[in-house]
Amino acid sequence: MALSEKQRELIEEIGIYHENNGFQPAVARVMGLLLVSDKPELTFDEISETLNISKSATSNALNMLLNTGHIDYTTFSGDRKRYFRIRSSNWRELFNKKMEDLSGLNNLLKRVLEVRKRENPEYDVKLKDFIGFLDYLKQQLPELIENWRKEKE
Amino acid sequence: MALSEKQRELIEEIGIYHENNGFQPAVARVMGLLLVSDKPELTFDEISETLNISKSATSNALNMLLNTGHIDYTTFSGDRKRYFRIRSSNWRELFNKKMEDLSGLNNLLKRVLEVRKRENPEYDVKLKDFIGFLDYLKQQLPELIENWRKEKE
DNA sequence: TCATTAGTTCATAATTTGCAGAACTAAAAA
DNA sequence: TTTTTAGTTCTGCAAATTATGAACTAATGA
Repeated sequence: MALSEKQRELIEEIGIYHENNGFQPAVARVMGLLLVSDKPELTFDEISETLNISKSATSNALNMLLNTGHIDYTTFSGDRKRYFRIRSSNWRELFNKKMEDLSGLNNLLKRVLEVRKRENPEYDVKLKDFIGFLDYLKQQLPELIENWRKEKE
Repeated sequence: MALSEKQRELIEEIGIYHENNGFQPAVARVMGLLLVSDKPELTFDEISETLNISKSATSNALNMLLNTGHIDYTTFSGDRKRYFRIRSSNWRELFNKKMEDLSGLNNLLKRVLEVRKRENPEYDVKLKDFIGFLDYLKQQLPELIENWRKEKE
């Protein structure tokens, strides 16, 4: 698996991005490699060797990514290897997860208003405001996506 | 600092949320406490004692949160203590950071298209689509916020 | 002037994490 | 049947993270 210097750099940057999103380093690099490599599908050994990570780390990373639906694989008859690739539907899901995270935050904030009793309700105003905004965003998002679809054509 | 069982639970949940967003555990609990406590402003010792974290951990957490603009404090004349509180403007900033994160992802994905050369361009279609969507979202967001403001009135 | 308060800093201890390496397994190939 | 392939699982280590406790500081108060 030959990679240009630019490709290697970008794999690291994508790796750091995914690390910041809770992936462990090796897992994050695998995501980067599958995204950046010229070939869209790579074998276990190609991944392990290109990234210089052990077989066990490679195995763990791939199984983790398979379980979380970030990657899948194809096979070819007469070839025992699996060919791993990014799941293309993954993008929409990745975005959805970000939105769900915001939605989870919003639920926590709503509970904050329930459990605390501030004598001065002024402190609640900004928080209620933000909660309202997140609700509005969630409600508007389908329409926004619909508009984008239309505009594309 | 008396806290109900519900308040304690919620502090933990908010703590975990913030841990997942890269905060360290004690820091995340301080955020939770300041958000959930009945009193909007708490002293160093109240925080330390309520959360059962050492003075040094409390000091580190508060300075970290001060430096990153998540909290600030007031003082009262003739009282040496500082009274720490969540910065209310923090909400909008928190949301902005999420959006910037998406924008950073988008920049990485644009670079992916530049550095890899896939013989079969079919693989690029979905990716280009997602990039387009993120661009659209970023562009539409100000308008969305504006509409929300109007609708509130 | 001495004691107290409100924190800070430092050395260190306790986890936690992330990965490597080796031994293993199950299926296919020779 | 033996060997090879394509991984998996287990043990253990190294590094990073996180928190503690004790010693310190700088300002206020008695």
